[in-house]
Amino acid sequence: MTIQITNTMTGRKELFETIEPGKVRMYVCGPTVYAEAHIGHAMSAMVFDIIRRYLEYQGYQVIHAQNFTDVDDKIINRANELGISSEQLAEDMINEWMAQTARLNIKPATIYPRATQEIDTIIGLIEKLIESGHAYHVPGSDVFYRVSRFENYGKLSHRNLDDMIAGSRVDVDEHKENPMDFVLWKAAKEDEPSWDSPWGPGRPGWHIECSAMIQRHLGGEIDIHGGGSDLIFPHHENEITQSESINCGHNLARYWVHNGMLELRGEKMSKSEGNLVTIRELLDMGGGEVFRFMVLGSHYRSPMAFGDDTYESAKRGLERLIGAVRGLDRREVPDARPSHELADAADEARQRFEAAMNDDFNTPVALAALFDLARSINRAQDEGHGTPEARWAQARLQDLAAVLGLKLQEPEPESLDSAPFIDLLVEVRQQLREAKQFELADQVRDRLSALGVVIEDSAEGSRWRMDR
RNA sequence: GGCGCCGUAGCCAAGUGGUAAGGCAGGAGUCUGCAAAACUCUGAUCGGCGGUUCGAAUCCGCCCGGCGCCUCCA
Repeated sequence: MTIQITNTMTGRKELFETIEPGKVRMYVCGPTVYAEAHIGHAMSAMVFDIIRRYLEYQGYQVIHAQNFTDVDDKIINRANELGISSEQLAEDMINEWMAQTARLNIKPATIYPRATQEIDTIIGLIEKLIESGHAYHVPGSDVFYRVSRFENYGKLSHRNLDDMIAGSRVDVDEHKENPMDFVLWKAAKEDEPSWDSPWGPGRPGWHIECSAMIQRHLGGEIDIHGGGSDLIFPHHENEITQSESINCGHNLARYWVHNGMLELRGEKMSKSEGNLVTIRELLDMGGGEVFRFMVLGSHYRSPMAFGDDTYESAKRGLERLIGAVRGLDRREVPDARPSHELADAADEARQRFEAAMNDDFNTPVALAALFDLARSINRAQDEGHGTPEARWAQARLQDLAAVLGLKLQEPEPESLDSAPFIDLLVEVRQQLREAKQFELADQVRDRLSALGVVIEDSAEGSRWRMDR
């Protein structure tokens, strides 16, 4: 069990070794809750859900923290627009996020810290930073981090201060000693939510909350710190700077893991640009698992394109996997491994699956192993091989898919109100077929098909399913 | 201007030195009353030009094209 992970810090794949044996402490940056989340957020959460599931599959105990940034300018502005408090807006958005991620089969994080619940820790951190000369308070203004005091500033994003200053900059706060200095504590304006602090009423800057949450909930150094690649700079860079300034030589995190951006029409999906598909829209079209399949289909570090064509293609691919385990009843699965070539195929698939996942979570290759196993199962069934072997292999396929968070289940027909009526129509059609009334039988099938009900005839009779 | 990523069959997408996984679509066939599903067969020399090497999609250089970050951002 040797897992390799690409570490943004070094830019290369590294052997994964946890600080504490068998235990992984993972912190993943969650959304700023000011508006409905889009599928780019879903993708990021899903990527780390998959990583977590695989680590757990490999026997690690994973402590997974995912934060909510629940106070910032955008939340305040949006709440004002809506005429509700920023607390209320954040609460609503968080509830929605929890419900939606659940429907996306994303395992709940172990802890969900929020910026507003870390104020004491945050203030404590800032005090330390000021004491040690890493930060300064400008009276009547904000508290800033003094970037020049951290000699390795830019080590994560691989850039240096001089290059960045050379870049075009706008709106530099004139209170700053250095344009790259960033806010730790933001003084409150009128009517803004605020907390008392040694520097007057205000609220935390964006980056400090993560440093505080990690320190308080996970300890000084964590194993994995994750998030979207757009967070590398400045957010994660600044987190490192703050935390390591007072971390007594410890690194903030061992492995920095970043997922690629989701693209729509060739451009990064983002709230501010307005080119987005919301998670709600995705779920409304029944695309939760299809989307997960799409995420699995490209490497987590690469950008992923979302579009009608890629969606349809993924949907068909997913249906193929679902088809391979169709009709599986776990109660019919033999306990013992059958001695049959299908069992060999299942073993081989598992080995390839693990090798792929060990290699920086190469999900496209892991999926390929599942597809090959699906083919073996289908072939064996076509050749009429005994069900015990097939059941056993199907169960193995379903188990591996589950490691990726794929359920591979069709919607329960019984849960449909219309199920009894569809059953009746299928039964009648069967009688028509037996009476060689094919024209009528086909008509029934066509009409049902138009309603999204797919009928498949076989030697054992007809079965139907909803076309998702 | 700086940093980084990417360009592989019609589409999506793995693959970092030894002659290209997988999926979708397409074509032919098997099965079927027909259809669907499934199965079998079927396709690329890897953006371009040079270089290193016995050998490169994989390493180096240049060029072309696309994207991300450098401001809030998963």
